[in-house]
Amino acid sequence: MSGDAQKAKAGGEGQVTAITPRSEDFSRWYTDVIRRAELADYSPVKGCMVIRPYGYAIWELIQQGLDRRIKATGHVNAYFPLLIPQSLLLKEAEHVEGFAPQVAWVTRGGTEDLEEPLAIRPTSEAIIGTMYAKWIQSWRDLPVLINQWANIVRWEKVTRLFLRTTEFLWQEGHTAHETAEEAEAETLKILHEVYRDFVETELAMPVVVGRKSDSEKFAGADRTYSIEALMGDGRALQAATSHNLGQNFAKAFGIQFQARDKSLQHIWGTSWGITTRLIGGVIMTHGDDNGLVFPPRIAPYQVVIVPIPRGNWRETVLPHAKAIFDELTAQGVRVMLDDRDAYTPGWKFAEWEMRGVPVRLEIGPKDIEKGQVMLARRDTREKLSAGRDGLAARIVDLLADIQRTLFDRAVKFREEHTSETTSYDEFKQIMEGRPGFVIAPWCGSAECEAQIKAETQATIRNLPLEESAGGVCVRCGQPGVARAYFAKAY
RNA sequence: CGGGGCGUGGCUCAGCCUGGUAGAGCACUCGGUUCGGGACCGAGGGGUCGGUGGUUCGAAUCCACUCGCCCCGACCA
Repeated sequence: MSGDAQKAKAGGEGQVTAITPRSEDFSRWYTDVIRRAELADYSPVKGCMVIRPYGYAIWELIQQGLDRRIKATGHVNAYFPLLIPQSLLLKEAEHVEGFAPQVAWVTRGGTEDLEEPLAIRPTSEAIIGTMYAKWIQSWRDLPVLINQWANIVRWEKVTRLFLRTTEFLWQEGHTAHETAEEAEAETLKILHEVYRDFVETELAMPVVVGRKSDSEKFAGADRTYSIEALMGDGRALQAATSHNLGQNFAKAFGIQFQARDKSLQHIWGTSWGITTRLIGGVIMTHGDDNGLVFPPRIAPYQVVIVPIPRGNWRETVLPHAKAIFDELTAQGVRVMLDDRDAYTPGWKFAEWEMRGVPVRLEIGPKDIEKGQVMLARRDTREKLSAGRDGLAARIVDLLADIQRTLFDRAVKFREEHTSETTSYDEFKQIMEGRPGFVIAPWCGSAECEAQIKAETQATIRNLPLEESAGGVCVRCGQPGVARAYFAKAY
Protein backbone atom coordinates (compact mmCIF):
# COMPACT_ATOMS: atom_id res chain seq x y z
CA MET A 1 0.00 0.00 0.00
CA SER A 2 2.50 2.63 1.00
CA GLY A 3 4.67 1.01 -1.64
CA ASP A 4 1.99 1.70 -4.23
CA ALA A 5 1.69 5.22 -2.98
CA GLN A 6 5.40 5.66 -3.47
CA LYS A 7 5.17 4.47 -7.05
CA ALA A 8 2.30 6.78 -7.75
CA LYS A 9 4.27 9.63 -6.35
CA ALA A 10 7.27 8.89 -8.46
CA GLY A 11 5.28 9.60 -11.61
CA GLY A 12 2.93 12.15 -10.22
CA GLU A 13 4.20 15.47 -11.48
CA GLY A 14 2.57 18.01 -13.67
CA GLN A 15 -1.06 17.32 -12.92
CA VAL A 16 -2.45 20.73 -12.40
CA THR A 17 -3.13 21.94 -15.91
CA ALA A 18 -6.77 21.62 -16.87
CA ILE A 19 -7.94 18.95 -19.24
CA THR A 20 -9.49 20.25 -22.44
CA PRO A 21 -13.28 19.70 -22.13
CA ARG A 22 -14.65 16.94 -24.33
CA SER A 23 -17.20 19.21 -25.93
CA GLU A 24 -14.54 21.73 -26.90
CA ASP A 25 -12.09 19.39 -28.62
CA PHE A 26 -12.60 15.68 -28.24
CA SER A 27 -9.27 14.69 -29.76
CA ARG A 28 -7.37 16.96 -27.49
CA TRP A 29 -9.35 15.81 -24.49
CA TYR A 30 -8.35 12.27 -25.43
CA THR A 31 -4.62 12.92 -25.53
CA ASP A 32 -4.73 15.22 -22.50
CA VAL A 33 -6.37 12.55 -20.40
CA ILE A 34 -3.96 9.83 -21.48
CA ARG A 35 -0.93 11.88 -20.69
CA ARG A 36 -2.16 13.39 -17.46
CA ALA A 37 -3.40 10.07 -16.14
CA GLU A 38 -0.05 8.59 -17.14
CA LEU A 39 -1.47 5.81 -19.24
CA ALA A 40 1.02 6.39 -22.02
CA ASP A 41 3.61 8.77 -23.38
CA TYR A 42 5.27 9.51 -26.68
CA SER A 43 8.60 7.82 -27.28
CA PRO A 44 11.63 9.01 -29.23
CA VAL A 45 10.57 6.66 -32.03
CA LYS A 46 8.12 8.11 -34.50
CA GLY A 47 4.67 6.66 -34.14
CA CYS A 48 5.60 4.51 -31.19
CA MET A 49 4.25 5.00 -27.70
CA VAL A 50 5.34 3.94 -24.26
CA ILE A 51 2.59 2.25 -22.30
CA ARG A 52 3.16 3.39 -18.75
CA PRO A 53 2.44 1.22 -15.71
CA TYR A 54 -1.07 2.57 -15.15
CA GLY A 55 -1.95 1.96 -18.80
CA TYR A 56 -0.20 -1.39 -18.94
CA ALA A 57 -2.21 -2.53 -15.91
CA ILE A 58 -5.32 -2.15 -18.05
CA TRP A 59 -3.73 -4.19 -20.82
CA GLU A 60 -2.89 -6.90 -18.31
CA LEU A 61 -6.51 -7.00 -17.18
CA ILE A 62 -7.63 -7.17 -20.82
CA GLN A 63 -5.20 -10.03 -21.35
CA GLN A 64 -6.53 -11.89 -18.34
CA GLY A 65 -10.17 -11.53 -19.33
CA LEU A 66 -9.55 -12.47 -22.94
CA ASP A 67 -7.07 -15.22 -22.30
CA ARG A 68 -9.54 -16.90 -19.98
CA ARG A 69 -12.23 -16.87 -22.68
CA ILE A 70 -9.85 -17.95 -25.41
CA LYS A 71 -8.78 -20.95 -23.39
CA ALA A 72 -12.33 -21.72 -22.30
CA THR A 73 -13.23 -22.13 -25.97
CA GLY A 74 -10.50 -24.70 -26.47
CA HIS A 75 -7.55 -22.66 -27.67
CA VAL A 76 -3.94 -22.83 -26.52
CA ASN A 77 -1.21 -20.21 -26.58
CA ALA A 78 2.04 -20.39 -28.54
CA TYR A 79 4.62 -17.96 -29.85
CA PHE A 80 5.83 -17.43 -33.41
CA PRO A 81 8.77 -15.28 -34.59
CA LEU A 82 8.70 -11.53 -35.03
CA LEU A 83 10.58 -11.75 -38.33
CA ILE A 84 9.06 -13.19 -41.46
CA PRO A 85 11.08 -14.00 -44.60
CA GLN A 86 9.98 -11.90 -47.55
CA SER A 87 9.25 -14.93 -49.67
CA LEU A 88 6.65 -16.16 -47.21
CA LEU A 89 4.88 -12.86 -47.02
CA LEU A 90 4.60 -12.79 -50.81
CA LYS A 91 2.76 -16.09 -51.08
CA GLU A 92 -0.81 -14.91 -50.65
CA ALA A 93 -1.48 -12.31 -53.36
CA GLU A 94 -4.31 -10.35 -51.80
CA HIS A 95 -2.57 -10.42 -48.44
CA VAL A 96 0.63 -8.95 -49.89
CA GLU A 97 -1.23 -6.26 -51.72
CA GLY A 98 -3.16 -5.32 -48.62
CA PHE A 99 -0.18 -5.08 -46.32
CA ALA A 100 2.64 -3.99 -48.62
CA PRO A 101 2.41 -0.27 -47.77
CA GLN A 102 2.61 -1.00 -44.05
CA VAL A 103 5.42 -3.48 -43.73
CA ALA A 104 8.72 -2.59 -42.07
CA TRP A 105 11.76 -4.51 -43.30
CA VAL A 106 15.00 -5.71 -41.78
CA THR A 107 17.64 -5.75 -44.48
CA ARG A 108 20.81 -6.01 -42.48
CA GLY A 109 22.10 -8.23 -39.70
CA GLY A 110 25.09 -6.85 -37.86
CA THR A 111 27.35 -5.50 -40.54
CA GLU A 112 26.16 -7.69 -43.39
CA ASP A 113 23.27 -7.24 -45.78
CA LEU A 114 20.76 -10.08 -45.60
CA GLU A 115 20.38 -12.34 -48.61
CA GLU A 116 16.63 -12.12 -48.09
CA PRO A 117 14.87 -9.20 -46.39
CA LEU A 118 12.91 -10.06 -43.25
CA ALA A 119 9.57 -8.43 -42.62
CA ILE A 120 8.66 -7.38 -39.11
CA ARG A 121 5.28 -9.07 -38.77
CA PRO A 122 2.30 -6.89 -39.62
CA THR A 123 0.26 -9.99 -38.70
CA SER A 124 1.28 -13.63 -38.56
CA GLU A 125 -0.77 -15.55 -41.11
CA ALA A 126 2.31 -16.14 -43.28
CA ILE A 127 4.59 -17.54 -40.63
CA ILE A 128 1.89 -19.50 -38.85
CA GLY A 129 0.52 -20.89 -42.11
CA THR A 130 4.01 -22.07 -42.99
CA MET A 131 4.27 -23.93 -39.72
CA TYR A 132 0.79 -25.38 -40.01
CA ALA A 133 1.77 -26.85 -43.36
CA LYS A 134 4.48 -28.79 -41.53
CA TRP A 135 2.37 -29.84 -38.59
CA ILE A 136 -0.86 -30.91 -40.25
CA GLN A 137 -0.98 -34.25 -42.05
CA SER A 138 -4.31 -35.83 -41.31
CA TRP A 139 -7.88 -34.89 -40.49
CA ARG A 140 -7.02 -36.34 -37.09
CA ASP A 141 -4.66 -33.37 -36.54
CA LEU A 142 -7.58 -30.98 -36.84
CA PRO A 143 -8.70 -28.64 -35.62
CA VAL A 144 -5.60 -26.66 -34.68
CA LEU A 145 -6.62 -23.90 -32.29
CA ILE A 146 -3.69 -21.63 -31.47
CA ASN A 147 -3.52 -18.12 -30.12
CA GLN A 148 -0.54 -15.87 -29.60
CA TRP A 149 0.03 -12.68 -27.64
CA ALA A 150 2.45 -10.55 -29.57
CA ASN A 151 3.58 -7.18 -30.80
CA ILE A 152 3.01 -6.06 -34.36
CA VAL A 153 4.52 -3.36 -36.54
CA ARG A 154 2.57 -1.56 -39.24
CA TRP A 155 4.09 1.50 -40.82
CA GLU A 156 1.37 4.05 -40.20
CA LYS A 157 1.40 7.53 -41.62
CA VAL A 158 -0.79 9.01 -38.96
CA THR A 159 -0.64 7.70 -35.43
CA ARG A 160 -2.63 8.34 -32.28
CA LEU A 161 -2.02 7.09 -28.77
CA PHE A 162 -3.52 3.59 -28.41
CA LEU A 163 -5.80 3.98 -31.44
CA ARG A 164 -3.12 3.69 -34.09
CA THR A 165 0.54 3.28 -33.32
CA THR A 166 3.36 1.92 -35.44
CA GLU A 167 3.96 -0.88 -32.98
CA PHE A 168 1.08 -2.26 -31.01
CA LEU A 169 0.24 -5.21 -28.81
CA TRP A 170 -2.44 -7.69 -29.63
CA GLN A 171 -3.68 -11.20 -29.49
CA GLU A 172 -4.05 -13.14 -32.73
CA GLY A 173 -5.78 -16.48 -33.00
CA HIS A 174 -5.09 -18.76 -35.96
CA THR A 175 -7.08 -21.91 -36.47
CA ALA A 176 -7.24 -24.70 -39.03
CA HIS A 177 -10.35 -26.80 -39.62
CA GLU A 178 -11.55 -29.79 -41.55
CA THR A 179 -14.60 -28.18 -43.10
CA ALA A 180 -15.85 -24.81 -44.28
CA GLU A 181 -18.74 -25.04 -41.85
CA GLU A 182 -16.42 -25.59 -38.92
CA ALA A 183 -14.29 -22.61 -39.86
CA GLU A 184 -17.34 -20.39 -40.16
CA ALA A 185 -18.61 -21.63 -36.81
CA GLU A 186 -15.24 -20.88 -35.22
CA THR A 187 -15.17 -17.38 -36.70
CA LEU A 188 -18.60 -16.62 -35.27
CA LYS A 189 -17.94 -18.30 -31.95
CA ILE A 190 -14.94 -16.05 -31.37
CA LEU A 191 -16.95 -13.04 -32.41
CA HIS A 192 -19.79 -13.75 -30.01
CA GLU A 193 -18.48 -15.83 -27.14
CA VAL A 194 -15.07 -14.29 -26.85
CA TYR A 195 -15.04 -10.77 -28.26
CA ARG A 196 -18.54 -9.53 -27.81
CA ASP A 197 -18.84 -11.09 -24.39
CA PHE A 198 -15.50 -9.72 -23.27
CA VAL A 199 -15.98 -6.19 -24.55
CA GLU A 200 -19.52 -5.84 -23.23
CA THR A 201 -19.02 -7.63 -19.92
CA GLU A 202 -15.59 -6.40 -18.93
CA LEU A 203 -15.19 -3.11 -20.74
CA ALA A 204 -18.88 -2.16 -20.52
CA MET A 205 -18.80 -1.16 -24.18
CA PRO A 206 -21.93 -2.14 -26.10
CA VAL A 207 -21.10 -3.30 -29.61
CA VAL A 208 -22.77 -3.81 -32.95
CA VAL A 209 -21.97 -7.27 -34.25
CA GLY A 210 -21.82 -7.77 -37.99
CA ARG A 211 -20.00 -8.64 -41.17
CA LYS A 212 -17.64 -6.33 -43.03
CA SER A 213 -18.31 -5.25 -46.60
CA ASP A 214 -15.87 -6.60 -49.19
CA SER A 215 -13.91 -3.36 -49.34
CA GLU A 216 -13.42 -3.36 -45.57
CA LYS A 217 -12.57 -7.03 -45.12
CA PHE A 218 -9.15 -8.36 -44.15
CA ALA A 219 -6.68 -8.79 -47.01
CA GLY A 220 -6.80 -12.50 -47.78
CA ALA A 221 -10.03 -13.38 -45.98
CA ASP A 222 -13.25 -14.70 -47.47
CA ARG A 223 -15.32 -12.93 -44.87
CA THR A 224 -14.51 -10.58 -42.03
CA TYR A 225 -16.75 -10.00 -39.03
CA SER A 226 -16.40 -7.21 -36.53
CA ILE A 227 -17.78 -5.71 -33.40
CA GLU A 228 -18.15 -1.94 -33.56
CA ALA A 229 -18.53 0.42 -30.63
CA LEU A 230 -19.65 4.03 -30.59
CA MET A 231 -17.32 6.55 -29.00
CA GLY A 232 -18.31 9.66 -27.04
CA ASP A 233 -17.84 11.90 -30.07
CA GLY A 234 -20.18 9.84 -32.23
CA ARG A 235 -17.47 8.06 -34.21
CA ALA A 236 -17.34 4.30 -34.42
CA LEU A 237 -14.41 2.20 -33.31
CA GLN A 238 -13.75 -1.27 -34.63
CA ALA A 239 -13.19 -3.13 -31.39
CA ALA A 240 -12.34 -6.55 -32.79
CA THR A 241 -12.31 -8.55 -36.01
CA SER A 242 -12.72 -12.22 -36.76
CA HIS A 243 -11.86 -13.57 -40.21
CA ASN A 244 -12.95 -16.62 -42.08
CA LEU A 245 -9.92 -17.20 -44.29
CA GLY A 246 -11.54 -19.95 -46.33
CA GLN A 247 -8.80 -21.94 -48.06
CA ASN A 248 -6.88 -18.92 -49.30
CA PHE A 249 -3.89 -19.24 -47.00
CA ALA A 250 -4.11 -23.03 -47.06
CA LYS A 251 -3.60 -22.95 -50.80
CA ALA A 252 -0.90 -20.29 -50.67
CA PHE A 253 1.07 -22.14 -47.97
CA GLY A 254 0.19 -25.69 -48.87
CA ILE A 255 -1.62 -26.54 -45.67
CA GLN A 256 -3.09 -29.91 -46.60
CA PHE A 257 -4.41 -32.95 -44.84
CA GLN A 258 -5.61 -36.35 -45.80
CA ALA A 259 -9.36 -36.41 -45.32
CA ARG A 260 -11.60 -39.13 -43.98
CA ASP A 261 -12.30 -40.23 -47.56
CA LYS A 262 -8.52 -40.53 -48.16
CA SER A 263 -8.49 -37.51 -50.49
CA LEU A 264 -5.97 -34.68 -50.00
CA GLN A 265 -7.68 -31.47 -48.89
CA HIS A 266 -6.73 -27.91 -47.93
CA ILE A 267 -7.61 -26.84 -44.42
CA TRP A 268 -10.14 -24.11 -43.73
CA GLY A 269 -8.63 -21.28 -41.72
CA THR A 270 -9.63 -18.48 -39.42
CA SER A 271 -7.80 -15.66 -37.71
CA TRP A 272 -8.98 -13.08 -35.22
CA GLY A 273 -7.54 -10.32 -33.08
CA ILE A 274 -7.96 -7.65 -30.47
CA THR A 275 -5.41 -4.91 -29.87
CA THR A 276 -4.26 -2.26 -27.42
CA ARG A 277 -6.60 0.01 -29.35
CA LEU A 278 -9.30 -1.27 -27.03
CA ILE A 279 -7.79 0.84 -24.26
CA GLY A 280 -8.51 3.89 -26.38
CA GLY A 281 -12.05 2.59 -26.77
CA VAL A 282 -12.57 2.37 -23.02
CA ILE A 283 -11.29 5.91 -22.58
CA MET A 284 -13.52 7.33 -25.30
CA THR A 285 -16.61 5.39 -24.25
CA HIS A 286 -16.71 6.22 -20.57
CA GLY A 287 -14.50 9.26 -19.94
CA ASP A 288 -15.84 12.68 -19.01
CA ASP A 289 -14.56 16.23 -18.54
CA ASN A 290 -12.99 15.25 -15.23
CA GLY A 291 -10.90 12.60 -16.89
CA LEU A 292 -11.01 8.84 -17.08
CA VAL A 293 -13.89 6.70 -15.92
CA PHE A 294 -12.98 3.03 -15.71
CA PRO A 295 -15.49 0.21 -15.52
CA PRO A 296 -14.59 -1.60 -12.28
CA ARG A 297 -13.72 -4.85 -14.02
CA ILE A 298 -10.96 -3.19 -15.99
CA ALA A 299 -9.87 -0.56 -13.44
CA PRO A 300 -6.27 -0.98 -12.21
CA TYR A 301 -7.53 0.26 -8.85
CA GLN A 302 -11.19 -0.29 -8.11
CA VAL A 303 -11.12 1.58 -4.83
CA VAL A 304 -8.87 4.31 -3.51
CA ILE A 305 -8.80 5.02 0.21
CA VAL A 306 -7.91 8.56 1.24
CA PRO A 307 -7.23 9.00 4.95
CA ILE A 308 -7.92 12.47 6.31
CA PRO A 309 -4.85 13.61 8.25
CA ARG A 310 -5.57 15.27 11.57
CA GLY A 311 -3.04 15.67 14.29
CA ASN A 312 -1.34 12.39 14.95
CA TRP A 313 -3.21 10.74 12.06
CA ARG A 314 -0.73 8.00 11.36
CA GLU A 315 -1.58 6.55 14.76
CA THR A 316 -5.25 7.49 14.90
CA VAL A 317 -6.62 7.36 11.36
CA LEU A 318 -4.27 5.27 9.28
CA PRO A 319 -4.83 1.98 11.14
CA HIS A 320 -8.53 2.20 10.28
CA ALA A 321 -7.71 2.86 6.66
CA LYS A 322 -5.37 -0.10 6.63
CA ALA A 323 -8.01 -2.32 8.15
CA ILE A 324 -10.40 -1.38 5.35
CA PHE A 325 -7.66 -1.95 2.83
CA ASP A 326 -7.14 -5.46 4.17
CA GLU A 327 -10.85 -6.27 4.22
CA LEU A 328 -11.33 -5.16 0.64
CA THR A 329 -8.21 -6.92 -0.56
CA ALA A 330 -9.46 -10.10 1.09
CA GLN A 331 -12.63 -9.74 -1.00
CA GLY A 332 -10.49 -9.63 -4.14
CA VAL A 333 -10.95 -5.89 -4.64
CA ARG A 334 -8.02 -3.99 -6.16
CA VAL A 335 -7.33 -1.21 -3.66
CA MET A 336 -4.96 1.72 -3.38
CA LEU A 337 -4.36 3.30 0.00
CA ASP A 338 -3.07 6.78 -0.69
CA ASP A 339 -1.26 7.66 2.51
CA ARG A 340 1.11 10.19 1.00
CA ASP A 341 1.88 13.15 3.23
CA ALA A 342 2.82 15.49 0.47
CA TYR A 343 -0.68 15.90 -0.94
CA THR A 344 -3.86 17.19 0.64
CA PRO A 345 -7.04 15.14 0.63
CA GLY A 346 -8.65 17.51 -1.87
CA TRP A 347 -5.76 17.07 -4.25
CA LYS A 348 -6.03 13.31 -3.98
CA PHE A 349 -9.77 13.37 -4.63
CA ALA A 350 -9.26 15.24 -7.87
CA GLU A 351 -6.27 13.18 -8.87
CA TRP A 352 -7.88 9.77 -8.48
CA GLU A 353 -11.05 11.00 -10.07
CA MET A 354 -9.07 12.10 -13.10
CA ARG A 355 -7.45 8.67 -13.13
CA GLY A 356 -10.82 7.00 -13.30
CA VAL A 357 -10.92 5.02 -10.05
CA PRO A 358 -14.55 3.83 -9.68
CA VAL A 359 -14.90 4.23 -5.90
CA ARG A 360 -13.23 6.51 -3.39
CA LEU A 361 -13.41 6.02 0.35
CA GLU A 362 -12.53 8.85 2.72
CA ILE A 363 -11.92 8.15 6.34
CA GLY A 364 -11.16 10.77 8.98
CA PRO A 365 -11.61 11.31 12.73
CA LYS A 366 -15.30 12.21 12.35
CA ASP A 367 -16.01 9.00 10.49
CA ILE A 368 -14.16 6.89 12.98
CA GLU A 369 -16.27 8.40 15.76
CA LYS A 370 -19.45 7.58 13.88
CA GLY A 371 -18.30 4.18 12.71
CA GLN A 372 -18.59 5.12 9.04
CA VAL A 373 -16.66 6.19 5.94
CA MET A 374 -17.43 8.65 3.18
CA LEU A 375 -17.96 6.97 -0.16
CA ALA A 376 -17.86 8.61 -3.57
CA ARG A 377 -18.61 6.91 -6.88
CA ARG A 378 -16.90 8.11 -10.01
CA ASP A 379 -19.64 7.36 -12.51
CA THR A 380 -22.39 9.45 -10.91
CA ARG A 381 -20.13 11.62 -8.73
CA GLU A 382 -22.42 10.92 -5.77
CA LYS A 383 -20.91 11.15 -2.32
CA LEU A 384 -22.51 9.68 0.78
CA SER A 385 -21.66 8.10 4.10
CA ALA A 386 -21.56 4.36 4.56
CA GLY A 387 -21.51 2.27 7.70
CA ARG A 388 -18.23 0.71 8.63
CA ASP A 389 -19.88 -2.66 9.28
CA GLY A 390 -20.34 -4.78 6.21
CA LEU A 391 -18.44 -2.26 4.13
CA ALA A 392 -16.51 -4.76 2.03
CA ALA A 393 -19.66 -6.56 0.93
CA ARG A 394 -21.29 -3.28 0.13
CA ILE A 395 -18.31 -2.21 -1.99
CA VAL A 396 -18.40 -5.45 -3.95
CA ASP A 397 -22.07 -4.79 -4.75
CA LEU A 398 -21.37 -1.19 -5.56
CA LEU A 399 -18.64 -2.10 -8.04
CA ALA A 400 -21.07 -4.40 -9.82
CA ASP A 401 -23.62 -1.61 -9.88
CA ILE A 402 -21.13 0.84 -11.36
CA GLN A 403 -20.17 -1.67 -14.02
CA ARG A 404 -23.87 -2.04 -14.92
CA THR A 405 -24.52 1.69 -14.84
CA LEU A 406 -21.67 2.42 -17.22
CA PHE A 407 -22.83 -0.22 -19.66
CA ASP A 408 -26.43 1.01 -19.52
CA ARG A 409 -25.30 4.57 -19.99
CA ALA A 410 -23.26 3.59 -23.03
CA VAL A 411 -26.19 1.66 -24.48
CA LYS A 412 -28.41 4.69 -23.99
CA PHE A 413 -25.86 6.93 -25.66
CA ARG A 414 -25.64 4.59 -28.61
CA GLU A 415 -29.41 4.42 -28.94
CA GLU A 416 -29.62 8.18 -28.91
CA HIS A 417 -26.99 8.29 -31.60
CA THR A 418 -28.35 5.63 -33.87
CA SER A 419 -30.85 6.52 -36.53
CA GLU A 420 -32.35 4.84 -39.52
CA THR A 421 -33.11 6.45 -42.82
CA THR A 422 -33.80 5.74 -46.46
CA SER A 423 -33.20 9.31 -47.57
CA TYR A 424 -29.73 10.27 -48.70
CA ASP A 425 -30.36 13.92 -47.86
CA GLU A 426 -31.24 12.99 -44.33
CA PHE A 427 -28.24 10.67 -44.21
CA LYS A 428 -25.91 13.50 -45.14
CA GLN A 429 -27.58 15.82 -42.68
CA ILE A 430 -27.07 13.41 -39.81
CA MET A 431 -23.41 12.89 -40.64
CA GLU A 432 -22.83 16.63 -40.67
CA GLY A 433 -24.71 17.32 -37.47
CA ARG A 434 -24.57 14.94 -34.57
CA PRO A 435 -22.88 11.82 -35.89
CA GLY A 436 -23.39 8.27 -34.77
CA PHE A 437 -24.61 5.10 -36.41
CA VAL A 438 -26.98 5.45 -39.32
CA ILE A 439 -28.72 2.35 -40.52
CA ALA A 440 -29.60 2.50 -44.19
CA PRO A 441 -30.27 0.11 -47.05
CA TRP A 442 -27.30 -0.52 -49.34
CA CYS A 443 -27.24 -2.05 -52.80
CA GLY A 444 -24.03 -4.00 -52.20
CA SER A 445 -21.89 -2.14 -54.72
CA ALA A 446 -18.43 -0.92 -53.81
CA GLU A 447 -19.03 2.17 -55.93
CA CYS A 448 -21.92 3.37 -53.78
CA GLU A 449 -19.92 2.59 -50.67
CA ALA A 450 -16.99 4.62 -51.95
CA GLN A 451 -19.17 7.50 -53.07
CA ILE A 452 -20.92 7.68 -49.74
CA LYS A 453 -17.56 7.77 -48.04
CA ALA A 454 -16.31 10.52 -50.34
CA GLU A 455 -19.43 12.59 -49.83
CA THR A 456 -20.06 12.07 -46.11
CA GLN A 457 -16.88 10.49 -44.64
CA ALA A 458 -19.09 7.69 -43.36
CA THR A 459 -18.15 4.08 -44.04
CA ILE A 460 -20.03 0.85 -43.66
CA ARG A 461 -18.99 -0.37 -40.24
CA ASN A 462 -20.69 -3.68 -40.72
CA LEU A 463 -23.75 -5.49 -42.02
CA PRO A 464 -26.23 -7.35 -39.81
CA LEU A 465 -25.60 -11.06 -39.53
CA GLU A 466 -29.24 -11.85 -40.06
CA GLU A 467 -30.97 -11.35 -43.39
CA SER A 468 -31.71 -7.65 -43.84
CA ALA A 469 -32.36 -7.16 -47.56
CA GLY A 470 -35.13 -4.81 -48.57
CA GLY A 471 -35.82 -1.23 -49.46
CA VAL A 472 -33.67 0.58 -51.94
CA CYS A 473 -30.05 1.72 -51.63
CA VAL A 474 -29.88 5.01 -49.80
CA ARG A 475 -27.67 6.40 -52.52
CA CYS A 476 -28.46 4.81 -55.90
CA GLY A 477 -32.01 3.50 -55.48
CA GLN A 478 -31.16 -0.05 -56.55
CA PRO A 479 -32.63 -2.87 -54.44
CA GLY A 480 -31.02 -3.04 -51.00
CA VAL A 481 -29.11 -6.22 -50.15
CA ALA A 482 -28.64 -5.27 -46.51
CA ARG A 483 -29.39 -2.64 -43.91
CA ALA A 484 -25.88 -1.42 -43.33
CA TYR A 485 -24.51 0.32 -40.24
CA PHE A 486 -22.79 3.48 -41.40
CA ALA A 487 -20.61 5.77 -39.28
CA LYS A 488 -17.56 7.92 -39.36
CA ALA A 489 -14.87 5.69 -37.99
CA TYR A 490 -11.56 5.80 -36.19
C1' C B 1 1.11 11.67 -48.41
C1' G B 2 -1.76 16.81 -49.03
C1' G B 3 -3.72 21.34 -45.97
C1' G B 4 -3.20 23.95 -41.26
C1' G B 5 -0.88 24.73 -36.42
C1' C B 6 3.06 24.18 -32.89
C1' G B 7 8.29 23.05 -30.92
C1' U B 8 11.83 28.04 -25.19
C1' G B 9 13.48 24.37 -17.43
C1' G B 10 9.20 18.45 -15.86
C1' C B 11 4.25 21.07 -17.61
C1' U B 12 1.61 25.51 -19.75
C1' C B 13 3.46 29.56 -21.95
C1' A B 14 5.83 34.91 -22.47
C1' G B 15 10.13 36.84 -25.02
C1' C B 16 10.94 36.66 -31.51
C1' C B 17 7.95 41.54 -35.27
C1' U B 18 12.04 46.23 -33.82
C1' G B 19 19.18 40.53 -32.90
C1' G B 20 22.84 42.36 -27.47
C1' U B 21 23.79 35.22 -25.02
C1' A B 22 16.28 33.70 -20.96
C1' G B 23 11.63 34.93 -17.85
C1' A B 24 6.59 33.75 -15.41
C1' G B 25 3.04 30.41 -13.27
C1' C B 26 2.63 25.51 -11.91
C1' A B 27 5.65 21.20 -10.74
C1' C B 28 10.33 19.68 -8.05
C1' U B 29 14.01 19.92 -3.38
C1' C B 30 14.72 21.47 1.93
C1' G B 31 12.42 23.53 6.58
C1' G B 32 7.90 24.73 9.00
C1' U B 33 2.59 25.26 9.56
C1' U B 34 -1.48 22.50 7.41
C1' C B 35 -4.90 18.71 5.51
C1' G B 36 -13.19 16.61 4.93
C1' G B 37 -12.77 19.06 -2.89
C1' G B 38 -6.48 20.42 -6.46
C1' A B 39 -3.12 24.37 1.13
C1' C B 40 0.29 28.30 2.86
C1' C B 41 5.04 30.72 4.36
C1' G B 42 10.33 30.86 3.81
C1' A B 43 14.76 29.14 1.37
C1' G B 44 16.56 26.59 -3.10
C1' G B 45 17.82 23.50 -7.69
C1' G B 46 16.94 23.23 -12.77
C1' G B 47 16.92 25.48 -19.49
C1' U B 48 21.09 28.15 -23.77
C1' C B 49 15.62 28.19 -26.54
C1' G B 50 13.72 20.57 -31.38
C1' G B 51 18.20 19.67 -34.81
C1' U B 52 21.72 21.18 -38.68
C1' G B 53 23.67 24.86 -41.60
C1' G B 54 23.86 30.02 -42.88
C1' U B 55 23.67 35.70 -42.29
C1' U B 56 25.99 38.82 -38.39
C1' C B 57 30.96 41.64 -34.19
C1' G B 58 26.78 39.09 -31.79
C1' A B 59 21.01 34.61 -33.11
C1' A B 60 15.72 31.96 -28.86
C1' U B 61 14.97 36.22 -32.15
C1' C B 62 16.56 36.79 -39.33
C1' C B 63 17.17 32.90 -43.60
C1' A B 64 17.40 27.70 -45.50
C1' C B 65 16.96 22.76 -44.71
C1' U B 66 15.54 18.95 -41.39
C1' C B 67 13.16 16.17 -37.32
C1' G B 68 9.01 15.62 -34.13
C1' C B 69 4.06 16.43 -32.21
C1' C B 70 -1.21 18.05 -32.72
C1' C B 71 -5.68 18.98 -35.84
C1' C B 72 -8.32 18.17 -40.71
C1' G B 73 -8.35 15.03 -45.15
C1' A B 74 -6.57 10.28 -48.36
C1' C B 75 -4.79 4.77 -46.18
C1' C B 76 -5.19 1.33 -41.98
C1' A B 77 -6.56 -2.31 -36.06
